[in-house]
Amino acid sequence: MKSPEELTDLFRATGRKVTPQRRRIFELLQGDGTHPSAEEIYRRLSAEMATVSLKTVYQTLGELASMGVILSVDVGTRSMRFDPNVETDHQHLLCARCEAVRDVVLSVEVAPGEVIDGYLVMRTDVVVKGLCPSCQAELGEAAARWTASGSARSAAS
Amino acid sequence: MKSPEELTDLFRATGRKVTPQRRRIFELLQGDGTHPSAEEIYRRLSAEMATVSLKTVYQTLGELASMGVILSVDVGTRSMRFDPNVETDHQHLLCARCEAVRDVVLSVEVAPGEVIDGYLVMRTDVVVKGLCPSCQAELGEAAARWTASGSARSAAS
DNA sequence: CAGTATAGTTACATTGATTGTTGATTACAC
DNA sequence: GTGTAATCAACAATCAATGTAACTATACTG
Ligand SMILES: [Mn+2]
Ligand SMILES: [Mn+2]
Ligand SMILES: [Zn+2]
Ligand SMILES: [Zn+2]
Repeated sequence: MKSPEELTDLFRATGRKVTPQRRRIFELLQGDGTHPSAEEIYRRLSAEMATVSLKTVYQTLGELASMGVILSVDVGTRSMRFDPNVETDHQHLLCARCEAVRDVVLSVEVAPGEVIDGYLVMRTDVVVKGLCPSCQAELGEAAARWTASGSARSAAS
Repeated sequence: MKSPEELTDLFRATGRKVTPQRRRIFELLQGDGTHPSAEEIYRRLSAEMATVSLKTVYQTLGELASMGVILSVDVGTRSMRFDPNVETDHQHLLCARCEAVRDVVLSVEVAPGEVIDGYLVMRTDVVVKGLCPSCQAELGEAAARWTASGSARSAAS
């Protein structure tokens, strides 16, 4: 992701103002690999700025996403997750238990521009659903059972 | 998917009743490769049975899904899509314009049971987003531009 | 065939993430 | 400094999906 300084310039250059809350959001996103939700950003931000509104967070994240500075990622949890990693083409690991999301680089066999089964491909998104290390540890014995039968019923994303 | 007859037996064997609306839902799903939403099933069904309620459709689809007879698939459109194809392990093509969903068989490089990056894998879902043949035809010239810039901004599923 | 448990219907209400609205207040940027 | 944006607060609205409740209808069993 661009640095907070670059973003400041970019925002001003495009007629947007850089407020303290926006600057803090830039900083919070910097190098964050946890794919936070809007609510999570809000939670972290309101720890420091008691008066921020959730609305402002949504607005700023939406703006960043529409500028291509961050990605909004849908991994099938009900809420969108935001991803500052726009440099590296990657896919996602999702923990089925705690909903932690982590980057993973996988070679995808379908590239944009290709035609497959008549479809002109734009992008391919892969979500690998499993149990993160800490959830495996917490479940111990039961982890294997979880992955086998567990809540692995629904398909896709 | 199991045949309507098999489903009838299965329902009765598990203490469920087989009503005309349920039987029709079984039949509508049979061999349907379009991955209809609950609303779509409801639309089709109410064309024949004026009094069906959406509630009943949701209920029956939910029951079928929890019995493993069909899959409920989340491809990132806001609504769940239902899939009678539980026999073949497969992935999905999604049209970014009309939201048509089609099966596609892709070899996935991450198998359940494997551990990748510390995650114990349960399942891998791939959604290939692109333009379906008819949308390409309708867009003509503009199709290529659509896939390039178009609404390809958000990631995953 | 009749009794009973199950399902369907209708009409709401609710959930949860997100977006929209309004109006008043604050403060960034030139 | 001035004007334009952004923020805030307090709501309302969305949309898919689920829940509730009361009543009716009917599928299955014996
Ligand atoms: Mn990522
Ligand atoms: Mn399918
Ligand atoms: Zn976890
Ligand atoms: Zn299409």
